[in-house]
This record gives sequence, C-alpha cells and structure tokens, in this order.
Amino acid sequence: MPTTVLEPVPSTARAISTRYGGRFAPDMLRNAFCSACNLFGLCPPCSLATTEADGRPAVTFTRRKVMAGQDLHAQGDTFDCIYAVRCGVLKSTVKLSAHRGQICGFHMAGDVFGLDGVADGTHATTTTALEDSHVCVIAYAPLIDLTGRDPSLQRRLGRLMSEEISRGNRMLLLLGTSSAQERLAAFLLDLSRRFDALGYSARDFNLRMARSDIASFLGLTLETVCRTFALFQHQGLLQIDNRRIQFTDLESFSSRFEALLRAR
Amino acid sequence: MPTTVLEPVPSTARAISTRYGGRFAPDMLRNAFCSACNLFGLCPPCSLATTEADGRPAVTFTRRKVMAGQDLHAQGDTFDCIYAVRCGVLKSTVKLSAHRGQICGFHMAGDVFGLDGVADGTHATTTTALEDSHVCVIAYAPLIDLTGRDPSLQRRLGRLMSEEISRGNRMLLLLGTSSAQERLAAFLLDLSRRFDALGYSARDFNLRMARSDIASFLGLTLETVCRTFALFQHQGLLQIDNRRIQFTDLESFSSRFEALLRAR
DNA sequence: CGTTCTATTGATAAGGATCAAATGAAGTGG
DNA sequence: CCACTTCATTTGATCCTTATCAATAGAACG
Repeated sequence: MPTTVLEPVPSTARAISTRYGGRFAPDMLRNAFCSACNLFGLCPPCSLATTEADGRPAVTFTRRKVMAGQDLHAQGDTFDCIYAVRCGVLKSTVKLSAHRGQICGFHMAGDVFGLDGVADGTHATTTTALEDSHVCVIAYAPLIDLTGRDPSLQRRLGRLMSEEISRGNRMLLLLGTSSAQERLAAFLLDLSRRFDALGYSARDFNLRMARSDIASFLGLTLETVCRTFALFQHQGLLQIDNRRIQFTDLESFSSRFEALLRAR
Repeated sequence: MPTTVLEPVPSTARAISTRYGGRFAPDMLRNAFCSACNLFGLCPPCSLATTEADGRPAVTFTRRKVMAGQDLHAQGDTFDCIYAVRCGVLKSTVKLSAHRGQICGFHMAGDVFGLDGVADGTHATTTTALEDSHVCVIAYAPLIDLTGRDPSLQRRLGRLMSEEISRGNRMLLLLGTSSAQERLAAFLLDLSRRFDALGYSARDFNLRMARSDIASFLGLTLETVCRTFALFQHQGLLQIDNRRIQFTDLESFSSRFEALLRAR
C-alpha cells in the first residue's frame, strides 16, 4: 500500500522555530507527505510500484537525518545518489574557494536535488542543512536501471532535470538584469508560492535562512538585503520581525513587482 | 558506416567573417565532424547504431539551416525536438518582456541545446543564429523511446542535462560574485577553451557575437564590456581589433584570472 | 548572564549604469 | 564603385546603486 509515513513531531518543539539550529519546525513536518514529493512512487515506503517481480525493492532507498549546519555532501564528493527532502530546509552552494561561493538553491519538502552530480560523477555543489532535516537518499544507478523498464519514471526524471535547467536560466535572468529590490521581491514571492504549494500560509511565514544566505543566493551583500527589507517595511508592503515575514497585501506586492520586472 | 558529412565550403566565403550577418565562416565548417558532436551516434548520417531491426532509422532526424539573425525557435513554442549545432553559432535568451532578457548560452559546433523545453513541453528560451548556421534537429519523443533500449544513450542524455545544470550553477557564481573584469575574462577563457577543443586557435579567434550579446550574457552593459576590453588591451593582456581577439600570453592571462577568482 | 552569532543602521567609496556624442564597419542602391 | 544609411563600437562625463567599513543592537545558547 502507499503509506505516507510521517515523522513524529517532537513534543518538545517550540511553537515557532525562528532560528538556524533550532529543533524540527513542526510546520515543516506536518506536510511531509510522500504524495507531495517529486519522487512520489519511487520509494518503497510510499509507493505501490517499486518492487521487482521477485519482491525485492526496485530502488535502493534510505533515509538520512542532517542536523542544522551539517553538510549532506560536499562539492567534489563521489556522486552516487540523489536526494528528496522529507522535512527541513537545505541549501546548495557552488564554491570557488573557501571565501567565494554562491548559493544556487534552497530545498524544501518534496524537492529533489543532487542531479548536478550526474555529469561527471562528483557532486558539483555542497549541500548543507539550514535546520534539522530528513532526506530520502535514492541510489542513482538502480534508479537509472529502473527507467529502462518504466518510461513514466524516465519522463519524470527528465522533467526534473529540465526544470532545474530552466530554473537556473530564470535565476541568471534575475542576477543579470534586476535591482536589489526586484531580486528580493522575486525571492520572497517564490518562497511564498512554495509555502503555499506545501499548504502553509503564503503571506505569513518564517524564513529558514540567514540574511547572509539570502544575500549569497541573490548576488548581494547581507547589508543590502537588510536595507531592502527595511525599505519594503517602510513602504508598508510587509511586516518583518527577525525572520518572520507578513505580507500586508500579497496580491498587490506580487503584481507590483511582476509589472516592474516586465517593464524596463 | 559512420560518415562524417561536411557541408561544402562556399567558394565565395571571405577569409575571415568578422561580422554578424556574414556568410558561413569557413573555419566553423572545417570541423563540423559528427565525431565531435555530443550526440555522435544518434543521427542516421553519422552513426552505425541508429537503425531499428526493420531497417527504419531509430531516431527522426533532419537538418535545418538558420540564417543570421533568425530565430530557430521562440520562447513558448511547443517543444518537440532538441538540436545539435553542425556549424555556426547561436544564442539562447530567456525573455521577460520585449525589453528585458538575458542570454543564457552560446552554442557552437557539437553543442546540444533545447533540453530546457522538456519540463513543460514548451521552449523556455528563444534561440537565434548569430551567423548563418546549420543544426541537426532531433525529435525528442523517439529519442526517449530509444533510450529504453539503449542504456548508453540514456546515460549520455542524463549527462548532457546534468552538465547543463552545473554550467548554469557556475554562471550563477560568476554573475553573483564577480567583477566586470572577472566576468569578461572568464567568458574569454571559456570561448578560448571551446575553440581549442574544436581544433582552432585558443589564442587568436574572432568573436561571433556583438558586444551587446556579451554584455547580456555577463549581466553588464555593452559600454562596460567595451571599456573592459580596452582595459585588458592597455594592460597588454590581449590585442583587440573589432571582433578579433589575440591573446598576448594565454597562459598568464588564464592563471592571472583563475587566481583572482579563487582569491577574495 | 555573558558569549557568540545575527541583524540593523550609518557613513563613505567605488564600480558600473546611464546619457551623450563621435567614430568605424558593413550593406544598399544608384 | 561610391555616397548614403544603418548598425556596432568606442570614449567621455556624470550619476546612482550597491559594496565596504564600522559600530550598535538583538537573539540564541551554554
């Protein structure tokens, strides 16, 4: 049967975990249903269609817990598996040196990541947990074997990779052509949509990442991110209290910046 | 047999085609060997292994000529095929509006592109020829069918997509963390390496794209690109004459900027 | 409750954008 | 083949956004 295993919510969890290094944020656990995962149907515990004729699981599959601040894998590590987020949030960074790097993505429940390692057999990014997180670990080789027998899986993997290419291109557009305000607005709107898709509030949520992470992701400095938050607040677009964001009017915020992006 | 069909070099071609809109640049034709193509082995005319048992070609495959300045496909067009460059150079642009866009890649002989369309069945970019170009057009659906029977093709397609993801991430790093000098240097070094791989000179070549294209690709203005070229020339790093680039000492140029990128 | 990260805010500087004008290259039609 | 048009490139002057440097305030954690 398709079981949608939920991690037990630790009873000691605080109402709102605002800070990096906190325990599991309960709201990120609530919706960690396999049915919302982009690999739904692949993991033995959450799918009907993943056992071979002889009853063995078709895809090698494990779970892994990553504590806040810990690396799931580092750039240069041998690639042999991809990941799906069960709960928590992680970031992937491309590093050029110890002092220069760029966060190229944040991963939330249901997101699949690690496909950049397929190209040359080593991970091209370092992935780090922003809060205590659980990931599904899917060995890549057996997964690829399975695609030979399962065209729909094949299509889904292809779509996942393609989506990642397009997402990258949209990020290039953002970094190449937009102001700090536009970048931060686009970032917030993306987050908002993703929270919405997971069943949380789209207009009231807690950022899971530090200002410096947002800055790196957007190609800005953390001071600029701070100032731009302050600006949005002064303009009455949103309320910000440390990591909590509350949009005054999400619709108008959204249309305002989408118009801005389209213009010029 | 694996035939390496070459386009005939038009006898009227000028010695060096420096300008957008010229005829085929002969040096781009010389090495349009299928063996150097990233889809080598897939096209009936250049491969042994692409016919079905009944003798039909396994992959639907055509050629297409794109004149300088013309679009091969536009953003939003229905996706049904991917492309490989036979000769010429093309650019892919993500557009947000008529006035805002970002070039996210230049494609040269042997490059495969168009995989961004797999995700939602429409092309996510507009691809335009910078000079008269020939591309191989490979229908995607039959190609995917074939991967079920050809694991090595499957792996190659996966690697192509993954490589594209990584390339995007490296571009994000460049746009997010580098100065104009670093961006232009990285761009020139990348071009140089690609020309080298195709058998051309790595230190003396003609740019196939306008300053404005380079600017868009690097997230700069064309004036900044001009000034940065001028700066490199004043520093004795290279000679530039319109679109012709000649490196004084490619080794030192390369090590200089790779050190710069790693530092800070 | 002090230590250590993280976030905010201010002052200043610099890199690149913008505006503007001139020069140069390529293509066109007489 | 030349005058003319058009588009690409170069260079200059100025402005503006964002980076940098610096200091303070605020959260989290042992």
